[in-house]
Amino acid sequence: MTNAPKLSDQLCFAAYSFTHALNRAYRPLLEPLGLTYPQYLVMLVLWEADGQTVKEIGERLKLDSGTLTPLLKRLETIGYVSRRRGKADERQVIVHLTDDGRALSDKAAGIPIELGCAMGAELAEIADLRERLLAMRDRLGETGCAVGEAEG
Amino acid sequence: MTNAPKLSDQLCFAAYSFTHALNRAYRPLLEPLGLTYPQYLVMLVLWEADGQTVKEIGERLKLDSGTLTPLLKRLETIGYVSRRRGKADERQVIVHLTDDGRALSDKAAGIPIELGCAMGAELAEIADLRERLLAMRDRLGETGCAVGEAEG
DNA sequence: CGAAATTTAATTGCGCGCAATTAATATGGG
DNA sequence: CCCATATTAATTGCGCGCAATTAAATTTCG
Repeated sequence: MTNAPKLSDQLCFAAYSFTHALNRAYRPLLEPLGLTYPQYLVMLVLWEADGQTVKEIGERLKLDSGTLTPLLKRLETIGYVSRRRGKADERQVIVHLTDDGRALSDKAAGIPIELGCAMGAELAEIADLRERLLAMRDRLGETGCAVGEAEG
Repeated sequence: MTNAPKLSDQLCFAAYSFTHALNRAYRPLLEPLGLTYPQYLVMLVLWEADGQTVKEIGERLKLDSGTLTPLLKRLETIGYVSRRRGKADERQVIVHLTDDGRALSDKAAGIPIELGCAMGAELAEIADLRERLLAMRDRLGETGCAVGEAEG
C-alpha cells in the first residue's frame, strides 16, 4: 500500500487550502473597493511605486502577461490605472495609477490590520511563517533534488 | 501615507505565491499521470477511502460542486473514476475508483518524496508549518476579530 | 546598414474556484 | 398524506493562472 503519511503532500494541501481561505477572507473586505485579491496585489505594487511596466509588476508578483494583461485591462476599465506604451521602448506597457487609484489606498489601509487580526497570530509568528514560505517557494523554483532526474 | 509594513499582507502574498510555486513543482510530476494538482487531491481522497459522495470529497478538500462536478467528469472521461447516483438517496453522486484509478496510486507513490525533497525542509519543519497553516485557515473561517464589525 | 536573435505584451485555450441559480430528491410538520 | 423546507448536484458566469503561440519593437552582430 501507499499509505505513507505523505507529510509533504499534507503541507501542500495545507498551503493550498490556507490560500483559498485567505481569498475568502479578503473577498468581503475587497468587495467594497471593487477589487479581487490579485487586483489588490497589483494595486499594492503600484502604491509602492507608480509607473511600472507589466514585466516589473509580473516579476514582483510572479505572474506573466497572460494573467496580467486582462487583469490590468479590468483595472483600467474600473478607472484605477492607465496603460500606455513606453516612449523610449514601445514594447513596454507602463501602468500608472489614476487619481482614483491613488486615493483608493486610504480606503484599503485598514485591510492588513483586519486580516492580521482574523488570522489571530502574533506579529512574530506571521513574520516567521512568511519567511519560511518564501524560502521554500524559492527553493521550489530551483531544479530541486535529484530523485526525479534519472541521476543525470 | 499608508506605508505601514503590511506584514499580514506579506504573509498572505507569501502563501499565495508559495501555493503557485507548489503547483508549478507538481505539474511535471503529475503530467505523466494525466492529472492536475486538484485532480490529484481528489485521487488522494479516494485512495484513502473509495466510494465517497461529491459532498464528502468537497468537505475534505473544502471545494464545492461548482468546482468538483466538472473536475470529476474529467476524471471520469480519463477513466480514473466512475460516478453514479446513490441507490438509497438519489440526490447523491457516489464516486468510485476504476481499476486504472486504483492502479495509479503506485505510479503516484514517489511524488510526496520528490516534493518533500524539492522543498528542502526537515520533516519536523514541514509538520510544524502544516499545523500552523491549517490552524490559521480554520481561524480565518470563523467570523474573526471585531475590528471590522462595528463593535457588534 | 540589415538580417537574426531577443525582449515585451497580447492572445488563445483550458482548468480551476466560487458565487448564484436551478433541478431533483428527501424529509418533516400539519 | 401533502406541502413546505432541506439537501445534494449540476449549471452558469466570471476572474484568475499558466502554457503556448503570435506580433511588434529592439538589440546584436556580421
